[in-house]
Amino acid sequence: MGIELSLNDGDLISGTLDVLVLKALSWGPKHGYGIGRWIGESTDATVAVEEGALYPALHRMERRGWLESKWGKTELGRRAKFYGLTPRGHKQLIAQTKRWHSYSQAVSLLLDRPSA
Amino acid sequence: MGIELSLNDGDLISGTLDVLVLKALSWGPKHGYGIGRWIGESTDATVAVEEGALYPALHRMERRGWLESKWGKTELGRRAKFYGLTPRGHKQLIAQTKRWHSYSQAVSLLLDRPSA
DNA sequence: TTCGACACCTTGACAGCTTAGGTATGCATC
DNA sequence: GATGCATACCTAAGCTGTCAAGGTGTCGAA
Repeated sequence: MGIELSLNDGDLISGTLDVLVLKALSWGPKHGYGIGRWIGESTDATVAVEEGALYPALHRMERRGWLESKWGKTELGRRAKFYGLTPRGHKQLIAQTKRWHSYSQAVSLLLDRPSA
Repeated sequence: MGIELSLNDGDLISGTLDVLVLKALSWGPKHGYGIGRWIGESTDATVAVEEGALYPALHRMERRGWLESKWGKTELGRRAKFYGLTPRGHKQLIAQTKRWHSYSQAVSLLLDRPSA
């Protein structure tokens, strides 16, 4: 009765969250909760971001100087922390996007080969 | 003088190794060392598999019943452990390939949106 | 007043990768 | 015959990132 341990639908592929967050902010600041929603909606829930992954990621990226934050108010009048891209964050977005494309293309090509 | 911590070129994206190994074996058994070589060559070194990641992955996958192994000899006459896909491994290959495609497509679409 | 959505957060456990070692064999070269 | 390199296997420590599961507080609607 082995437990089937593998990647569940919706689960993140580790390491892809950062670039998604950076992209989310490339149109201007967003608050954390909204970033999570945005990623889920923009991928039709193919990518689901747990809050336990999201908030540490935001703090991490701020610590690295990719993001900066300030408290503000949402459209609904609620208190929220807004994150924006720093210049270094923008550079990261470029670099990680490039990296993602070459990596994912390489993997996809490989997986698309007819096997047998 | 901050250390630039991010994904280096060649580094694996965590969680993508399994499906690559499964694919490598979809044409028939290979030995561990050869699997690593094959992935590197097939992706023009875009994906580099460290041995410290590869061997634990093989053991893990065998433990899960996706692979089975037996000792044999390479073309060069060397002793090596050959891994082959089990039926469950084949099912995993199908499932994880599908998962990869939907995930990577979703991420790529998102990243391809013009930002600003 | 109770519930759900919004919005933030942390902690513990765990998986998987990197780095850095290690063993052993066979072949070629000095 | 020693030395080095490629082949071929392996492990351990340390780190990072994710998940699961909890928590706080506010607001509006029922």
